[in-house]
Amino acid sequence: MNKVILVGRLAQDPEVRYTQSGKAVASFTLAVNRFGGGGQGQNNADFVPIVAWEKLAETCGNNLTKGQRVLVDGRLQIRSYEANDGTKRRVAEVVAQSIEFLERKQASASDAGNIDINSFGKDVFPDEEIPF
Amino acid sequence: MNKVILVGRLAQDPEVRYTQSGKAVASFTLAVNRFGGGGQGQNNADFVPIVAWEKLAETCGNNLTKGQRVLVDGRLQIRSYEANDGTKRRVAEVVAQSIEFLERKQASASDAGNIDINSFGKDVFPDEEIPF
Amino acid sequence: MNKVILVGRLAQDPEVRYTQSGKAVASFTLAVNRFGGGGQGQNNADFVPIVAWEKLAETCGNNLTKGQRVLVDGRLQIRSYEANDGTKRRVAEVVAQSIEFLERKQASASDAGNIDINSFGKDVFPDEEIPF
Amino acid sequence: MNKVILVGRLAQDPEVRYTQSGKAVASFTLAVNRFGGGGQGQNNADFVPIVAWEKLAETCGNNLTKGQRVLVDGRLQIRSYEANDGTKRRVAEVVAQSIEFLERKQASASDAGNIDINSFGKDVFPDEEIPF
DNA sequence: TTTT
DNA sequence: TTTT
Repeated sequence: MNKVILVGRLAQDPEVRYTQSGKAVASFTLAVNRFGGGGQGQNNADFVPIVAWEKLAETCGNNLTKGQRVLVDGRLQIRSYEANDGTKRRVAEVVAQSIEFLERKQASASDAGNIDINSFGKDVFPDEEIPF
Repeated sequence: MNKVILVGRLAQDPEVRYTQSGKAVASFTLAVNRFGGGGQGQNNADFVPIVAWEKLAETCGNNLTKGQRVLVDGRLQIRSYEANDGTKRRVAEVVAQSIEFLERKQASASDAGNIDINSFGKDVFPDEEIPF
Repeated sequence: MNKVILVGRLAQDPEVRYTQSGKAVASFTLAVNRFGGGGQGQNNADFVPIVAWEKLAETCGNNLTKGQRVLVDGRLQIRSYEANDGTKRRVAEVVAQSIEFLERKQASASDAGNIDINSFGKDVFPDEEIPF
Repeated sequence: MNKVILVGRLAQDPEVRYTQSGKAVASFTLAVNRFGGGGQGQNNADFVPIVAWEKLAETCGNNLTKGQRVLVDGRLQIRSYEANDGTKRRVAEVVAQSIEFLERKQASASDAGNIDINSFGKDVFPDEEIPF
């Protein structure tokens, strides 16, 4: 059991890249507000790195933009990598299994909030090289 | 919504420290097996940093040891800190809200696997300085 | 571990009642769409009974209306009761621990989708008689 | 989003049946302890109906027995049916998507608690007639 | 580096 | 009994 469920807003537009074998990978940072913590000061959100693969990656690239609110269902992955200075570092990211769009950016006034699109990703397992 | 649910084994005994204001903080790494990913090679688990506060921290210190299997229910937190070389780094950790002990270490043969203790922690919010 | 997380729309306005000891209880049905199942025919949603207690109940009564989309975080409870014909029946319901409002009904055009209110309930445990 | 995560013990051996089209369906009741509620009296667990389909159903039939502890990850489904007296009733059940075996029944003393098998089911969608 |  |  390794399950993560987050509701937040995209802190930036998703970036979509491709592995050497041609798989799509989308990545973006999700701003997840903390309630009760930090007041409305500056540091009141967790900025969580999200990764999506293949069909889900493409859906992200085509449908998500900065500021949009989504629900991400995935698993927490800790990846190791070697930094430029030769030291070993670890980075945590959430590998999305499905993403529910809780609103659409630029929707016409008449249908605002009426959308309920779900996107499901195949569960791609870790240590696939992410091309960035 | 910021929810994380993990089942894994303690990769080490918990360390319990105290903040300047006297709050207990327990920390340990949880080894969460990946199924289907990485084969049975070396890299088949995510090593996730876990933090627990106050009463829950003390329960961890008193009842958990390396190798024990637990279920952690908490939230994902991204903390920033300044590294020794002056660069800013980010670390992810799961702040436990409750921990369910799925087995007891050193249980007598007769009751192995029959325990079901739950520990609930108050939800302590972030950016409290962790003393380590 | 008994955790339920649902995103759906209120199928009706919440009803708020009070126990003999004066505790508020809100109840409503949540329509949770099924994706991939049942097509867009009639039977494409699960209608899940939700119960909230005390302060959370009052927040529901004051802020939620039919059609509104919410995220409910709670636990699944099975209650037994005696039907009119004397037979024993079981009813399942989700006891809400927190509810996140994913949209506001009747919001002005300018701020639609910008709300992010969380409501947390004390975890009231079962077999409290629900007054209905 | 329709997610349920439960840890409990099988209240009975699973029953495996087959639909007319030949799909396997396993069903059993899971006893999920309530902590803090009901004291250690009689009514201190929720008895939750669980359903699993196809390959996962067979794994349940072959590997699970009464009393065994498992973690069930699934979704909550409300089904309508007509009772013998002609009235319409609703029943809630959790459709398992994966089941983690937290212990093995009859394990030898030496490996008790060391098992960590995961079983994943295809997500079969509702209103398939369950043959019972 | 960051969302609202 | 039901939401969009």
